[in-house]
Amino acid sequence: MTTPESTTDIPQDFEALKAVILERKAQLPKRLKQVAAYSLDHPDEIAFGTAASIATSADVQPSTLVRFAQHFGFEGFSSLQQIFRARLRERTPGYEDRLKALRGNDHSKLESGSIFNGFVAAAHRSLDNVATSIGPQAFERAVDILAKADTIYLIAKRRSYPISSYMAYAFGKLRVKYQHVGTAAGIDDDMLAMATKQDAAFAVSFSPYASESAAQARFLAGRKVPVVSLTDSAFSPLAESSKVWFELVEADHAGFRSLSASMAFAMALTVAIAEKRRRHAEEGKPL
Amino acid sequence: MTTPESTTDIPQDFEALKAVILERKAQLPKRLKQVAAYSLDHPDEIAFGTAASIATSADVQPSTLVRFAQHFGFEGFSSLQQIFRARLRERTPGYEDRLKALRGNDHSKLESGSIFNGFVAAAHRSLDNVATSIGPQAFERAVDILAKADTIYLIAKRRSYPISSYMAYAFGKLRVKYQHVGTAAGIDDDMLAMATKQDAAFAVSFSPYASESAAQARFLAGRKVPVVSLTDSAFSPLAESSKVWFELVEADHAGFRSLSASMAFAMALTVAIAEKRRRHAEEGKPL
DNA sequence: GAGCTTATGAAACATAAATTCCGTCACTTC
DNA sequence: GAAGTGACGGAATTTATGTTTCATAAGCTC
Repeated sequence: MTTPESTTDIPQDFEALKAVILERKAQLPKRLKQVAAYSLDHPDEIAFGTAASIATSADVQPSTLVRFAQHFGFEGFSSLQQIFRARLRERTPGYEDRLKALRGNDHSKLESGSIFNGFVAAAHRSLDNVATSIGPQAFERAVDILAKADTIYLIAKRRSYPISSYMAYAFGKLRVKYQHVGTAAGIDDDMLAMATKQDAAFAVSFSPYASESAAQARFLAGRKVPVVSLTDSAFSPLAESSKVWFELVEADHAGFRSLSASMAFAMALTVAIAEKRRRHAEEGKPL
Repeated sequence: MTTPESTTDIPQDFEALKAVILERKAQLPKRLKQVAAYSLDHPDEIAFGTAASIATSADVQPSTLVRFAQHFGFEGFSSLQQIFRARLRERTPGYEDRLKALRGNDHSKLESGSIFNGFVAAAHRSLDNVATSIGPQAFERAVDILAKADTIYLIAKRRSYPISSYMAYAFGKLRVKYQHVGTAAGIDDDMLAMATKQDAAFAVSFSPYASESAAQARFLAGRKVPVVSLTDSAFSPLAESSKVWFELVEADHAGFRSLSASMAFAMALTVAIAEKRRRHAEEGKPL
């Protein structure tokens, strides 16, 4: 049953192909659907990879790729691959200009567009700053303290809460023991009362500072629990309770401060801690 | 006679290769010079073509291409070709400059520093992509739907949860009525059961998709509650339940995907919604 | 539940491609 | 002007890649 359809409805460019795939994805058999998803999610891989390498990545057999291509009217996998390559070729010339045009035209034309552009720009600015405002030695020390800890207490409220909740998620995945303080108000104090100096805490608070966060950090510091904190001013109430603290000022748009830099920082810290633990575990060294 | 030189002076990226070629161009023998010129003038051809096809285009023998590659320290033509392919993969405006700046800072000296730089770079890349992947009209429609809603239901689990929790915080500040679904498992369904078509929902889910989020979105869609969603693939289970959906692929470092682009998007959406409401309220128009 | 259709996996096959090898040519050097 | 050195072209060789085939498994229909 090879291509009863006329040759005209074989997609000739990436956009057309994408449309056809999305249209038919529901009726596709399991493996072909898998390939369909992979091809749209990793178009670059399809463009550059070999049938074998792509098959491995997408977790199917090479023959499935050929079947997939033929299913959409192509002669074989190679001719389908041309579509993906053409996409990259055509994108190259004047790509930067296109982006400029996009910035100038598309979004700013519409009323909400400038808001969107504004936040993306603010995020960029924040990230440009963060590399200079975070000292590498301090970062190293922070990683050290937290990697040594038995349990890591995460303290954050309100605007900082998304940051600690990401860290909680990531620590969970990485099998790092933690306690997320601040989820349900009542039990926080009991939770903190169990902290010992074998543990450590990471607190985040930006102005206007949540008084509870500062109080909790102070409480832990008083019990000799080392505290690492992320804040936006040297005058932050967190600073005095912290063994290491970072000052990180986010850029803003229309008064709404970005979270990108803090988020990137949090991710880096999280992974660095896990990485350090992993390495020490491998070397059989005591922490 | 194979590469007595240390492996360090083999160019690892396109810019470095270009520099080396230009530097040595004068001393190159005739055919190699010919290849050098061709490779810099038609980098895309090198990336996609086969040695034979490139040889024909450049009017040399295939073996000359191999010699050319080996002349610059590569093992063979194929490994040289990788450089040209990588160039197309990674091409993002301003990216190279940013990365250079990052390499220059003091973080790269310390062990955890490269992790930090990596996440900052990934965040930048994500933000560079987001402007092209989010269509302004779709954004406008999403704002429209959510601005009209009485209550906005925020659906997100696990990795997406920080995003919705930021939105919850911001909506609270902006006096936009919302319900955050997913905090305590038990009451979610009761909460959603109260949604009507006067309301709307915003769902976020990235692969591997949380099945609850998809189910909740489907439930709401079934009850004629308009759903706007943010996800990372056209095959996301969220797409089918959504009136408007956005595909946003975050760059990653060491397998940990950034959240910067999603966060910027969420902020923009949040503020745009509030802004639209404010304006309509001022004008005394009915929504 | 039997029989048919369709989908899937694994390996064999054929082909295309990269690389190596070697003879020839041009240019330099003594 | 002869010998030596390095570049070049083209064919041979080897590698690896796309495609086909076939046996098996999974769905579906009657």
